[in-house]
Amino acid sequence: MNDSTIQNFKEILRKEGLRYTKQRQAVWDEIQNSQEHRDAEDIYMSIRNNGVNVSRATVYRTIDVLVINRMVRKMDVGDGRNRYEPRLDDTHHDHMICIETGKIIEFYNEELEDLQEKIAEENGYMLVRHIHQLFVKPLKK
Amino acid sequence: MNDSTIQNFKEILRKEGLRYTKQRQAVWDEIQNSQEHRDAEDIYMSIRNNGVNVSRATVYRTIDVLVINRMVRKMDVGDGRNRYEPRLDDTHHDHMICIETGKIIEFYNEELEDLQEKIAEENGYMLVRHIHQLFVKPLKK
DNA sequence: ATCCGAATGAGACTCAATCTCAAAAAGGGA
DNA sequence: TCCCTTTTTGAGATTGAGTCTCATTCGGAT
Repeated sequence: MNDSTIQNFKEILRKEGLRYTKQRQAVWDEIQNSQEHRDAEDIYMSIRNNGVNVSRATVYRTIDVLVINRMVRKMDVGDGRNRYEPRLDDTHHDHMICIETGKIIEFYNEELEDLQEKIAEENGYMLVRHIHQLFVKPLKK
Repeated sequence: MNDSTIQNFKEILRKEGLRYTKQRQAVWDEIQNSQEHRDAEDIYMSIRNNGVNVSRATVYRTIDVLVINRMVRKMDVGDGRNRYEPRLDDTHHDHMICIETGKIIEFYNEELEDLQEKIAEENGYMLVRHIHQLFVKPLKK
């Protein structure tokens, strides 16, 4: 909720030809202020609980804008509800999901990234984006 | 639709304490006879067009049994409809999806597989399964 | 301050997937 | 084969995430 991210957000809206509204700001604030991987309903409820009137439609619409502008990462955990997380520093990472606890661990591996580009190229394609989730369980001690 | 896979299928039903029915056989036949990545509705319609009366509920229920028993692989392409493919030979592979044509290309890379296990272990986890999809577009010539 | 096009929100709608439960079928025993 | 119990089936209802509608409200340029 610091000044520079607000300016950045306004900048993006301007670029997209969209108006700055308190609902849009509230959505961005809500996602930005939590480093967790949250679903739309959760974000929607939190905003309302903070006293800002907003509709689900607006939450979804705003998230779309944020995702397109790479301010938010959308991830499919495989349970039917997408999760969202801020990408303030824009460092790419993938996710590891513990099937016993539901915990989500972020990871990044350069070698893995390179390998994926190589595989795409070997098949005559250019890598645009990827979905990569490791479903894991704790190692027995 | 050869004898050995039918026997294998009956075996699995027995193991699960389930009865052998023509509807269940029809679902397995339908998936098995096509190497494509098909959605449930497509499988459902094909079975009906082949003259076997079956309901969507039964198709979904049977697919679940097949997935749990590793006879069918379930994949999330990100468009809201799961796709299914037979895993007759049980060779693992991941998928590359062309964002321009929708074409699905299968790939397998040993190095990639090893790397994933290594990453999980480095974090104190054991890899159970993974989702890995590369969204690509054709290289310009 | 006015004005007009953009944004909002309540609720309808979509669509894949799941659930319900009465009726039909499987399969074991005699 | 027929019976009988239990499982399975299917038509349609339901769920739930996400999208759409459109009358009303609001942003912001002039």
